[in-house]
Amino acid sequence: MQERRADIIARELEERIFDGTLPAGARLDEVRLAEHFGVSRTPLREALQGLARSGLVELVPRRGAFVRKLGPVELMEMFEVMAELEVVCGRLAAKRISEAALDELRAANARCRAAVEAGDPEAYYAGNERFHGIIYRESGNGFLEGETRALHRRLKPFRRRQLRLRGRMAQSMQEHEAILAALEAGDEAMAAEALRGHVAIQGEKFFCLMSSLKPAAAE
Amino acid sequence: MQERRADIIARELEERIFDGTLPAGARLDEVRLAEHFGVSRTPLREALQGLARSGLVELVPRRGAFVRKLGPVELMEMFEVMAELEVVCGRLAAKRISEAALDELRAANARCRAAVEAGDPEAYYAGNERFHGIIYRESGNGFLEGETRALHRRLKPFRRRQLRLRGRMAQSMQEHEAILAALEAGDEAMAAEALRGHVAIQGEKFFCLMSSLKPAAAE
DNA sequence: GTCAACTTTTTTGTATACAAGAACGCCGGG
DNA sequence: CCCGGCGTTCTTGTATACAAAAAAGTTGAC
Repeated sequence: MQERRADIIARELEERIFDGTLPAGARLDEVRLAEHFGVSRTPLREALQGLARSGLVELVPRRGAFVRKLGPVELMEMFEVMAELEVVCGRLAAKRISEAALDELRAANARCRAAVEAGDPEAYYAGNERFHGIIYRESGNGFLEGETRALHRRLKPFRRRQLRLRGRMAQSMQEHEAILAALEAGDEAMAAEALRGHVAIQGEKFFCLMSSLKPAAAE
Repeated sequence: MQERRADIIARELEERIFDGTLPAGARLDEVRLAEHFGVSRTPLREALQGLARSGLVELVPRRGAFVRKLGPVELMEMFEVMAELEVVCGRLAAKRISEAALDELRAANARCRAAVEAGDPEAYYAGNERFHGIIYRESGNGFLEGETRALHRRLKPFRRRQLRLRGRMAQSMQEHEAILAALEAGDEAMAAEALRGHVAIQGEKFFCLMSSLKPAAAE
């Protein structure tokens, strides 16, 4: 076998946590999961250890593993960091981006525009993700790219639903145009500011959404 | 037992990787390590999985675990990200820092100054770490603080030796003064720039050092 | 009827056992 | 003398077994 079962299991669990199949706070029963994956508890526990290290799962001694649930404060903090990472990627990319990558960005933006016109949030989301991914890559810093992608991925379940907010897609689209313009001009400061606004607003929107839905989600 | 053995082992191994007892590229023999820690291979492997997740160890299927060795490119990338994280912490701290924390910073700086005068790099390093740690904390963002601390810790072995470079301590001290002044003034931009220079220079110095010592450390 | 202490049961944490693949050495051929 | 094929040995990956701790259920007293 090329890959460890533990790795496969880890990715599978990660996916299920991200997509909500395993909801926050859910207890991860070792024997049941092991049975589900058709392995013994050993590789499953190894996977759990890994997930715990990367903060997705909480391991309470003698009590078991739980999907880590993020409180509002921690979530807001993560959105803030996300915005800053995007800013850094954008600033570096403004200096380092290639002409070919600019073309890719234009193409991604074109898809986004089509999605806006079609009123298709799913398609917009996909295009948006592509757009940002290109910027991460063009930061020219692989480590930064990896960290940014990781956090992006982690925040995914909390970001997705916002696109349904009225007018958000169109506004986001305009912001993309501004970001693209800044990158084309190689203007670091402008790219930074455009990105900060574009991403920071997600955190804010998220909190509007959350506080309107759950009066007191404090833990 | 309150804590998992795997956790204890993970921390212990982490420590040994950071302080160089386990050099980069070293193979981590499971049975030997298990014997050394007085446990079986099971908890040891769990610890290894965790370390692999956080990027300290590389797990090659069917070949074993190795202390991940960072190439020059990756290292430079990490220094770049470190600088940016410090900048973000500083910028946020400029807005959010408390008077008490400013006092702490002044105290840390006083210790640094004493260390400069005494020509004691170890003491300076300790003071410097304290100084930066306070800024991380005063960013008011616990997640950011954690991530920044983690990277700081990870780069520790590569940062330490530079203080011996002629004049570096004195220069660093001056930079600290500038950073403190910016934070006292609540000047975000100034704090950001002062910190960026202060930290970015470490990456540069590191590369001067490295390229002068090892002509071709490429892998 | 409620609460508390005890017992049973489940579940975690660790050790050990076993199977499969990789490193190593050995032997024969060129 | 060097090199390639083969078997041995060592190491990893996984399963299973067992011990200890927590959870759940039960019984008895008040």
